[in-house]
Amino acid sequence: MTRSIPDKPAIEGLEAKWDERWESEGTYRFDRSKTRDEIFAIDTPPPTVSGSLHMGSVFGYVQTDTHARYRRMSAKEVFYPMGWDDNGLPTERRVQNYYGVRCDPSLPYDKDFIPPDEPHDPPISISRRNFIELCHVLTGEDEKVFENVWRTLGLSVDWTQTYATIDDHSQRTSQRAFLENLARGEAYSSDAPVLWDIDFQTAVAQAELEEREKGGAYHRVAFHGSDGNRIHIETTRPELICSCVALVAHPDDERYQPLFGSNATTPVFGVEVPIVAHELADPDKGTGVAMICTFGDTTDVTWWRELDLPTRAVIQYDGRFQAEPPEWLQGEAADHYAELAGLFANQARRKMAELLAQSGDLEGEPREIMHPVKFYEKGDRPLEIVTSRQWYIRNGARDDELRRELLARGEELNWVPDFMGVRFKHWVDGLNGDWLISRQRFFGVAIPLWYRLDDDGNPDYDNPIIPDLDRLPVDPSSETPDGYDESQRNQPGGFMGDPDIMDTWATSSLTPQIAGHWDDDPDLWERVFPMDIRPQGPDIIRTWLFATTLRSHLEHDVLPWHTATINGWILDPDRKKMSKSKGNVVTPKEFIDDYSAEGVRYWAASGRPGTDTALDVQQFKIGRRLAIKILNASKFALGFSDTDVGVEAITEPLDRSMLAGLAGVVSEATDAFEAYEYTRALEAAERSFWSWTDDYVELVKTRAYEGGAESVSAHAALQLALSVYQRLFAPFLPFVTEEVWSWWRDGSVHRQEWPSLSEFDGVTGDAEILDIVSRALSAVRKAKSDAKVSMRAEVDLISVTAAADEIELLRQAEDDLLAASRAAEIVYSNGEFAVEADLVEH
RNA sequence: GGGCGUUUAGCUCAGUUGGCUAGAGCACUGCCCUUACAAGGCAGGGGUCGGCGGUUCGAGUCCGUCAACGCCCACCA
Repeated sequence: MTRSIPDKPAIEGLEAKWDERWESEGTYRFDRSKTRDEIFAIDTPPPTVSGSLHMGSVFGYVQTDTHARYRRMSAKEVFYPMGWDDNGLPTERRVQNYYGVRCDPSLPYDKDFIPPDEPHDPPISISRRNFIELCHVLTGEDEKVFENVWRTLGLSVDWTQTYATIDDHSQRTSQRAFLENLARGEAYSSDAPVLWDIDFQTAVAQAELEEREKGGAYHRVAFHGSDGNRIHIETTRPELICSCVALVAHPDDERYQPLFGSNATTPVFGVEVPIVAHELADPDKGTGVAMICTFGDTTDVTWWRELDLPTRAVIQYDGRFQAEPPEWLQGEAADHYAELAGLFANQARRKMAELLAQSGDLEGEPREIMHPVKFYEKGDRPLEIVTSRQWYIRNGARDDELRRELLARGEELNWVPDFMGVRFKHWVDGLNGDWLISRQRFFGVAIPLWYRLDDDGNPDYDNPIIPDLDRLPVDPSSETPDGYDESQRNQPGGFMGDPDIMDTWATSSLTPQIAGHWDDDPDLWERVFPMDIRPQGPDIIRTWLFATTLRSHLEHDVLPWHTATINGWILDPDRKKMSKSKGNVVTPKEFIDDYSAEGVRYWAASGRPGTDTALDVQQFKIGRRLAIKILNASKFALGFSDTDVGVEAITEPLDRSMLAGLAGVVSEATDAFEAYEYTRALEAAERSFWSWTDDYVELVKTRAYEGGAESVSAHAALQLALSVYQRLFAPFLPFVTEEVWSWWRDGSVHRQEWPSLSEFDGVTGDAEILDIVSRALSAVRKAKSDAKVSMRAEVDLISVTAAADEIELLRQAEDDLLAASRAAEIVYSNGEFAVEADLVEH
């Protein structure tokens, strides 16, 4: 083809130019006529679209993109979809703040509702349907912004394969998978104590917990034994004394053995509670006796369940102590309780300390401590434990065989890097309850069930009404089950819809099924599942990776992917993990604007899997400089002849030597990519490329200008090398490589074949020639540098001392060395390698 | 309290199965407008490989131990 090379190549504008071209030409469009063994399927993480992308996401996605591009060039059809995780609490919270609204499910739908331009203060109450509509509006806008960033960054995603975790297809997939779990007995509902966020007023799962160090205080409190003795406990939660159902000590604790079987009365309230024994009581903690409350912590739940204790709960879903005194508190006890009624736990704690002091049951002053307290990871106040009906999926926590199967899946999975596998093992080993998937929220996938109401209006939870699969997705709170009339909703003898939604992980754990269309396109499904890789961050091994493995194991009895690649953290320059709460997050957009997409990609690609990487703008600059170098070197190498020269013209020893070295680089880069070590592939290409431009290109420059067969050999060698370098860099620097490829080749570089050794057949020589000539050239340069003269300064004589075989190598490229050195003559002598240059005097 | 990872030049990082004077880029110093590239090129200085102790002819590389940093897990009395 005719070459068209700009006079002043620049990287500015390349992102927009090529993104548009790739889109219009369908460069990354998935060809579904390929079969499973020809396809490389990637289970991309759907980023949460509530707020802005940060560099941590860019880091991981670029690394994945280098894989995708390498595989696409290695004769694989790449299935590379992109999802948006838009359902769930982050979106709800963003909508509340963005518009100044709150959801009140009791309100009717207002079809004329128009959201305020500015956040409304105080928040406007709107119906659930209006609220959900706003969620859709806002996530739609966020998704456009996100797609734009990904495109600017050059992700080779097939943008026709996008999904959102709240769209109908995802909802249908999620509901169907849930119903399959239900049919097999893997999903069940239970009315039991759960960890509860009092602000969001929803249950949360074990995987969403985090512990934070909080200040607290040990209160030394006296209970009263049956013979009048005082039994001391230490507690950080004295406000729960009104919920106390027992005292507990270790069965081997001789101090308390005489008390087992007897009763004590609680201070202030005078409620009689048994003194019981259990191994979980730690003789070394506090006084060795603990009070069991319903419920202060998860240990309480264990004791309550295993010791078959009564329930005396006073904390409501909103976190406040219930208004009316509970039935087990009468008379004076009820009066004391009235002082706690309506308070939050922390307020009640102070009040209770006063009451204990008044009754003489508080020994000494509370002793302040720091201790870990469980929080919902997105929450602001400590979790409480309340009893409520929730849906669960079995995860092996209470089923040893399932746990063993899941551990075996973890062993079976190819972890990159391999040490990440232990995190999965630890998580599965440590599971202490089934997976709680129901949430008392609004914007999410509904639990697709109704319940029959008996004549008293009580729901029959054990025999839910299940929709036909072809009705999915279904919203039981607005749709009517078959055989019923809407007027029977919430009426005795009628039905009620399950009011809850599923947690976002219950849907995103199905990304392979969603992206691969398990539900509605079995032909596609067979071509892409199980997928090849799952790239993701280390923080969501316990959530996304585990849950996806679980769902796939239960539904398909197979691992969802062959390999999981786990990226590292982004650290700020002080080696602190970057996070929003620390306020050190910078958005990717400004980095791309300042340093180009290639610069940002270069930095991301230089972070190895599982290795924490500092955010360093110097790396962006280096990547940008490399991209510019590729432009200029390509311009030079293509400037000699307007047509391709066949490789049979490559006859000069130096040219063949260069190609021998380059063949080695191709091997190294290919091996590295096959082992998911994209960074090593980049480094190999980069190291080779810079020495190519600095040494080889300088050495052949004169010959290339001169004409003749030797000149044509250089042209052909430059072209072959350039073609190889452009493809080696294509996975990392997609815009600039596409640009330079377009100067002299048809089609996209990203659809070319990855360089192979067969391209070097018959054109390689002795790689050591270029090495030794480069060393000699470098020595001449040093002589000029020491003399503080221009590299163009002329040399009378180069005197080389070297071993006989080295001299033999040098002679084969003697003319090139003389030309690049601007030297008139060269003489050799045997000995230790040394080069002297006699400069022409001026 | 367990576990995983990291610790190599001022900075960011490579160092494959232990083997010649430990590497790269940036930063720093000096020189050079050289017709691909001055948002460049050439050359140079700079490190007791976290500490201690082992194995070995030989250790950045293996073993033990300690420390710092990061992360994950753990029943908040």
